[in-house]
Amino acid sequence: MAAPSNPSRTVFHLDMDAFFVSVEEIFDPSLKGRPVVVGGESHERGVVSAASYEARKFGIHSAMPLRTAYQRCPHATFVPGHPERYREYSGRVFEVLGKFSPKVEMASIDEAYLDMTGTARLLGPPMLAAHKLHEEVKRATGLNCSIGIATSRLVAKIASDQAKRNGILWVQPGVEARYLAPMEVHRIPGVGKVMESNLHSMGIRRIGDLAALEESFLESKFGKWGLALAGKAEGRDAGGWFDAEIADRSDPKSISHEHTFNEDTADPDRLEATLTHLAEKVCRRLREHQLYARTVQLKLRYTDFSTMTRAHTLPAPTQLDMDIVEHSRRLLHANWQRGRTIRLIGVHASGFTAEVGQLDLLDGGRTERWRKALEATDKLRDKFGESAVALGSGMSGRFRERVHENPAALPGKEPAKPI
DNA sequence: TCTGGGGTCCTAGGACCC
DNA sequence: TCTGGGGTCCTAGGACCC
Repeated sequence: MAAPSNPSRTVFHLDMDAFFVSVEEIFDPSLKGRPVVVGGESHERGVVSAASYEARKFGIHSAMPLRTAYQRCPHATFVPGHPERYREYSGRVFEVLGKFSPKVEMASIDEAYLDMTGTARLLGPPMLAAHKLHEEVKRATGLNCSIGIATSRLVAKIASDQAKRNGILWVQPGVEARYLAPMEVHRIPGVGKVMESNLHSMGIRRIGDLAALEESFLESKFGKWGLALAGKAEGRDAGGWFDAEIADRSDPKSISHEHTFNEDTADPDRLEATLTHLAEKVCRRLREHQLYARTVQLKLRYTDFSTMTRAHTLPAPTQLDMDIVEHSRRLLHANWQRGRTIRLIGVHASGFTAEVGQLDLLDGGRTERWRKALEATDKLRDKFGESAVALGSGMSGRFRERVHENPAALPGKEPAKPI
């Protein structure tokens, strides 16, 4: 059963307008009013992370290959992403939101949910509170946003999208289903290309068509998802994450890093060096979160884009570079078809616990000593940059030379990629 | 259109145990 | 000796989101 809708709940969904582009404009005002593409150089492998509204007029949109974007608008300005800048501005937005509600959840770097239930006495009715919030975000960051107001996350999110750009839209309690009915099914978050074409093939095109169907019918067709879908069609938060209270976010469930080479490679040294670097980044983030992982997963994408993953679960959880590096390498050697060229390699850690494994308590402090050493390394890297410290744990001689001559050979030293 | 990187959630099958 | 069923863990892959 989908959660019943709660007419007394007030949810805001705040979505920054063209976030990455707008932040770039703060740092370089000459970008304003021009077609701007964030994501990398026009000839690079990669996709568009964000496009300015002027660029969108040429048919450029996010997730489009950069080379295609270039073909559509050769005079656009292509800028690499600056994740640190986006994180900083995202943090500023978060601070503002905290003044409006104790229950704030950043759903991604540029959007947030606020539970505004019960704030009327302090901030006034929803529309007024939203105006204050909108102004305060603009004042504190210089950035525009759009706000959707509704009784559920789902409807608030759809409303903020419709409020674009720089607008506010309130869907009043009781009219949710009528508001959604004429919209196409793909507007429901979670309905992508595959689900959409499934629904189309059944003659379901609009959310209203969906709402008219029996829950049990949708369940029989799509299982758990179908059940959730039935609730969503009526504007209720149903299924998985949507059901959770706002600001009830837990620790990450997985941490991964991957890298696509500018040119495909079958060079074992290159692959190993990159893999090592990625594994070290994963471990570093494990330590930041104070998490220990049990499962290590390798990801390879070959030139023909076929992709495989291979996982291994350790007897005890770890956050040590040496462990993750060693096991990801083993996976590489056991599964890579030597000679076959690779375009992407990645490392993924999951199966987290917050404590050291039992086995580690028996190793006479080895783990603890390593943990401290690695934490110190993390701090040095924070201060002096990624290449300041090399533990030498992984790189084979030949590649190491190249790294020192040409830092760009390491993924971390390439132009910063947006999130 | 020659297709990034970082996540979440779901499914399905096999191993293994009782 | 032709063979049940449930629970849990692990693995691989895929849809989807920003």
